[in-house]
Formats: sequence, C-alpha cells, structure tokens
Amino acid sequence: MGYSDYTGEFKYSVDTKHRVNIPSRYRKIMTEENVSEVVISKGFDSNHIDVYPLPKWITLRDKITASMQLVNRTHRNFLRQFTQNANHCTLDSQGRIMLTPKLMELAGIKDNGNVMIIGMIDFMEIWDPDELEKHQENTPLTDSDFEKLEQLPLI
Amino acid sequence: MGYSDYTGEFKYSVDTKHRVNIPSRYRKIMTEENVSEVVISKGFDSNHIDVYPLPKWITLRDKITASMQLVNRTHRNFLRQFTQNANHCTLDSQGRIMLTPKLMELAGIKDNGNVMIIGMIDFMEIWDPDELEKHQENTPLTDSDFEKLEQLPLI
DNA sequence: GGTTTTAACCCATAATTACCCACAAATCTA
DNA sequence: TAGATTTGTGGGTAATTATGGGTTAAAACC
Repeated sequence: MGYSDYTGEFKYSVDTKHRVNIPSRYRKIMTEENVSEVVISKGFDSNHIDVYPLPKWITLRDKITASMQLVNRTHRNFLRQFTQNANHCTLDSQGRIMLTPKLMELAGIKDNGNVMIIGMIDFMEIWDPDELEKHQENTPLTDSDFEKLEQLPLI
Repeated sequence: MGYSDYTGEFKYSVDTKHRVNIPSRYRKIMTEENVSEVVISKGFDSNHIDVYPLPKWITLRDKITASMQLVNRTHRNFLRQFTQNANHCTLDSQGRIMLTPKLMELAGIKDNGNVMIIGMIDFMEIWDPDELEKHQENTPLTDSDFEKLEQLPLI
C-alpha cells in the first residue's frame, strides 16, 4: 500500500451487466502496486459501496480480527456484517468491476443508471448520485470541523 | 519542499480546453524540486481553487489522515469532503494544467475567461478575477484579526 | 444429462485527453 | 536598439478512456 492516493470524484455509468468503470488514474496506481483484485463491500454506515484494493482489505481485515473477541456478541455481529457483504472481484480487460445485485440494492444504485466514485486516499467509495447529494446536504462541514483542523499542528 | 517561495499575483486566460498557464517562475521552482504533478482542490473556505505541488499535498494529506479512524462516521465524512474535490494533474509540455468543470463551477471561473493566480509561499490559489476583488473588498484585515495573529507563535 | 443462466473475454466505437507544433508578445542580451 | 530567447496562447493529431455489445466458457438448475 503506502503511497496510493485515490482522490477526486468521478461519474460513470452502470451498464446492463452491472459493470462500472474504475478511474484510469486509480487503475494506474493499482498496476504500479501490482494489485488486480479489489474487495467491494457495504460501506460502514450508510448507503454506499466501499472498494478496497486487496492489500488495504487485508490490513483492514487483520486489524479487525486482531482486536476481535469471539465471545463478545457485538463483536460477532460486527464481524458478520463486515464480511457478509464483502465480495472479491477482479477488473476486466477494460478496467471495470461488476457490482452484485445485493450491494446495488443496499446502495440504491439503479440498473442502467449512474454512479459517483470518490477517492478516499487508500480506498474508494461508490455512490448513487442522488444518495450522495442527499448525504452531503445532511452533513455539511461545520465550524467545529474547521476548529479541529486548526488544532492540528501547522496546517 | 522546503524552499519553494511562490509569491505574487498573475493574470492568465482559461482556454476552451480549460487549460490554465502556471507562472514560469513557479515552473522553474517545481523543476528544481523535481515536481511535475500538482493536486488542485477546492479552497478550504471560499470560492477559489487551491493548487498544491505534490509534496505539499502529501504532507497536508498525511497531517489530516494521521488522526483518522475509518470506523468513525464523522472522520469519514470529513475525509470524503476533503478528497472529493482534489484532483491530481500534471503540467502539459507548455506548463499548463487542466481545470475540472466542477472546480471551475465552485470557483466561479468562466469558460474562456480569465483567472488570477496568487502565490501562497508553498502552494498557489486560482481565483476568478471578480470573485477575488469581491473577496478582498469584503474581508479587509481588521485590528482584531491582527490581535489574533499576534497570539500565534513567531509571526 | 441437457438446458438455461451467468460471467469472462474479445472487439468496436465515440468521446476525451495528452502530445505536438506553431506563432505572437514579451523579455532578455549583447 | 536589434536580434535572440522565453513565455503565453491556440489548435491539430494521435493516443487513451469510457462504454456498449457479441461470443464463448463456465456455473447453476432442473
């Protein structure tokens, strides 16, 4: 991992086969880092899809399983939700991934519609455009966010 | 980074392909520092574009992501807004960068219009000329601003 | 076991972007 | 001041990218 820097926002179509393009810059980063496989999963909170390049998935998985106590009910529930909707997939020769019906449903992504892909530095998110807009409207950056920023040394 | 010293104010045109020239002195600094890539992003507060030479972007990104937890909803929301409008771009052979439609829209920069580029020591800002003038008129530095500044170490 | 469904692979094309060359204006140099 | 160089700007062309569809191979399903 290390130096991946997925940033920006891209709009792509979802075709009838549920294929979604991955931004070409992201693909370049992945080939540089010898990654041809990603894990797509339900986003932690809300209605979108997370896309983890395999190495990122592995570290995430390890962090979670390391601190996990199997006897703890909440932990078990979290683990179940975490893995349940996680699907490995490889890019096709045009650089696309195929979404599963379940994840599309969860994210409100419509067949033959569009998606927004957002870079989150070391992974990506896939959103239905309407859901994203709704979410942004509901979570604007507040003054207190910026106050927190100011507390960081030297930004 | 270290010694970059972007200063001054420049006026350039935006052509039909959304290309904007980078001041030649800035380009010289960048080649000296082996930087051929920048990240353009929505400015923190207002309606302009920030241009970070890649090393500056990396340090900024690292400071912001250092204290982030992926399982924290607020953190994720903040990270998303931070990266969403950040686009990597490389200078073309004439030393220009290409603005994205979204950032132009956010900054009020008109197709085929002009921009002002302002040096901010280790990064740059791109403004629509009218927006800049308006902003300057509305936000003169007051005495109380300077009092706050005085509380900062070593200015 | 045969049929239907599903997914991988390949090819085609339109749109977009990167790359290259050109030229006028400004700046530098001798 | 005159010539040479650099700088800002525009446009054409080749390459890349996004997207669609057809075909074969592999599952899944009676």
